Amino acid sequence: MADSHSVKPQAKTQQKKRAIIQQALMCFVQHGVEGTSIEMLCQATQTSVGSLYHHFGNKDAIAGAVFIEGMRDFAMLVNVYLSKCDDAYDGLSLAQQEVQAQAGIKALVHANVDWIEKNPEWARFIFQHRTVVKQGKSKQVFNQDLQSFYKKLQTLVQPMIDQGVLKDLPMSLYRAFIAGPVHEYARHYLAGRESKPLSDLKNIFAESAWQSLRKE
Amino acid sequence: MADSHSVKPQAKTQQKKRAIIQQALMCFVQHGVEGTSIEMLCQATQTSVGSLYHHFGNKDAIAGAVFIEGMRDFAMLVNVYLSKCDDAYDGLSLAQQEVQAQAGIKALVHANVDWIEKNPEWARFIFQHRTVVKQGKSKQVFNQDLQSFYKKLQTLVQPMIDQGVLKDLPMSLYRAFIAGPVHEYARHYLAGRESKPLSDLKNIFAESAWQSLRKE
DNA sequence: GCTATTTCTAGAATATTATTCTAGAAATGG
DNA sequence: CCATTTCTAGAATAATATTCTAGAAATAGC
Repeated sequence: MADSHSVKPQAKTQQKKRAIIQQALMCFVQHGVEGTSIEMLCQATQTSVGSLYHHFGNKDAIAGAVFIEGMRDFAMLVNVYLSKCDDAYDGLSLAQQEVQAQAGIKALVHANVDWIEKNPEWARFIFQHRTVVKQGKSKQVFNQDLQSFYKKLQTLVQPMIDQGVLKDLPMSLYRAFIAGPVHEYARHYLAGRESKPLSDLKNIFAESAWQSLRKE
Repeated sequence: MADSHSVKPQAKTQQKKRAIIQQALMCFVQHGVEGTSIEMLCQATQTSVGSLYHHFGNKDAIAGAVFIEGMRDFAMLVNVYLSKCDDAYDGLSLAQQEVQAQAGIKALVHANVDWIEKNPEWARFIFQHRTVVKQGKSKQVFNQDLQSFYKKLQTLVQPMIDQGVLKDLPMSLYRAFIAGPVHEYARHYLAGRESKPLSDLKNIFAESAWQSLRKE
């Protein structure tokens, strides 16, 4: 019987799962989740039906894993960008605080733009399949991730709100103004309906977000 | 043989198709497109497999029809809102031009908010299934609709750009700033992850869009 | 290093679901 | 009123997801 403390997810297995997720991503982006059959996945990943089901349980769970993996990767980049500009905030002059608030907001926009440019397939997948995560396990993981993101955003932004440098809005609106325009454009860009690269517009997006969120 | 000029889509049939689309929408929103089987659709719409396939061809086409129908409905509301504020533009003072530009931009934001509030299921479906339209016929219809929307937006906005009242940006960016934040928030709101109604935030979104697009 | 146990692979068997097909009913047009 | 087209119905088929059984590889305890 399964004993709780005998779990040791061997590196090789994790490796294999990663590889599967990568290949699955490509299939899903190209044919859609519904459009890629298990057989296709077996061929693309060089594994048997049995293995696939052993590791993931069912097709939706594969899609869920792809989604989560992508979101995790994105979250890492966000953290990198933020860590570059979360210097000490106390004891700054108001002008200095504003400079730093601006840097923070713009860093978030840049993180979005840069990640999408660097990971177009993943971005495409995430934009198109936000619902694959509606079920069971991956949903929980996702919601947890989301919560922790909001908390992080809150701790970054709250002192700036308290100091009157940023508008007092719920975090969900911060998210909307930071990511909304970028994502809306990116969806069309990634679908080939826009030719101007996202990165060319980075500063326009960043400036707009800043203007929407700064106190006045 | 199919003769080209003998087509007369009887009112009753159209009626039936409409009803099917409505019911299908509900199923799709509740279980996802992949999660609703043809049998489910037959039960929900009180039709046989044969009829369904006769009218639509396959499952994706049903989803496509739902999508298009929703977009059309939305487009109609946009037109209503715009027609309320497209008075004569020539021969106005700069101040008056600005007032009118502002009214136009904000009307577009309001149209988005109001339509989503009034049609939550359809909005949910459209946000979650933008890809169902990747195929054949419905894709063409969609792209045509999109083109015509951009053209309309352009003719509205171009004179205002020429007069230096609005920023000189590609239409896709206008779209991004007008709809991006609203949609980003709406997705979460419709998924039950946000409780504050969209309509409470209408003016915040409208003001932000205006600030992002006005000349200075 | 050897055996017991667990984890993983493989592919055949099964179940589920989408699609096609055939026949006949209703509607339409002349 | 007949001919033709459009529509309905549900059984037959095809495609696909999932389960199952058996054995191979890895791991752990000794």
